[in-house]
Amino acid sequence: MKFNFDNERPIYIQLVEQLRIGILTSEFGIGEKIPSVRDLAMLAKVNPNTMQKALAELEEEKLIYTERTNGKFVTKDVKLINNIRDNLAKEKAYEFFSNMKKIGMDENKTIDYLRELIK
Amino acid sequence: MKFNFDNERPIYIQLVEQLRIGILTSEFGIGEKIPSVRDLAMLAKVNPNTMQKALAELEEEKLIYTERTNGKFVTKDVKLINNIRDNLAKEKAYEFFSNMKKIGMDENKTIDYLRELIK
DNA sequence: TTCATTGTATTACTTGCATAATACAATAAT
DNA sequence: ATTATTGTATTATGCAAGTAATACAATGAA
Repeated sequence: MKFNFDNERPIYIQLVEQLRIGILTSEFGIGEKIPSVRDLAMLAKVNPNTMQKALAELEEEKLIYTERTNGKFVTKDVKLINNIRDNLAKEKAYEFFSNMKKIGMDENKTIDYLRELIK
Repeated sequence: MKFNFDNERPIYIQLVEQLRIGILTSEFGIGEKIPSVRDLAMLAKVNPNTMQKALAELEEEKLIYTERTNGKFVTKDVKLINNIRDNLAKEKAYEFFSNMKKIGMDENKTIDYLRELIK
């Protein structure tokens, strides 16, 4: 796992995003144990408290669960993972459409624009 | 001009974005005088300083210019406006592709996905 | 000349974030 | 039993960003 941060937004938010992606892309496999809070903190070069805060959010959305004194694990709920991935995709897509609409492109124009862009 | 804010990001940043859109979509016409700092602040229900900060950013990117003691005006540089609109579109598009790539969709899959989404 | 309106500058307050330093609790491993 | 490792909680501190309150400066209008 490789972490990268910008200075625009809180570190812990970016940690949540990147860890979430790690799960959605199976970098952290289903049901697998993830590294300890302290280890992840070292890896990301952040304070353990900051990492803890990020992991708490992921736990709230059920992507990970805790076995006290044993560690944290990726959920075994494949459906949940797929749902979250799908929702994320939809959210990004609608957000993108909305952005483009604001500068005068409707959905079809936007799609045409993308086609052209990758040529 | 109608302003809307979320609690995620600084107000002044959102002001910049929304004012910029207002110019790109000709809600504020080319060369036109825009309302005074205080009036805009009242309109958006923010502190004049917050509005001032937003306007300063727009001035830095040359979308507006100031006639001291007279007011602020939208640039008369049509090319600049078009450039900024084009860059904004490109930026949003690449950002979107990047987001989708992270969850496993390449450019072509992404475009197919959008086609399906608007059906 | 006086006043109202414009943009601008200064200063201060508040809050959120990140970090730090510890401490506690539970349990698996030795 | 002891130790090491796990997650969790608490408290404090520093810092930067955002916002607010106020005052200043310039100029056109009355």
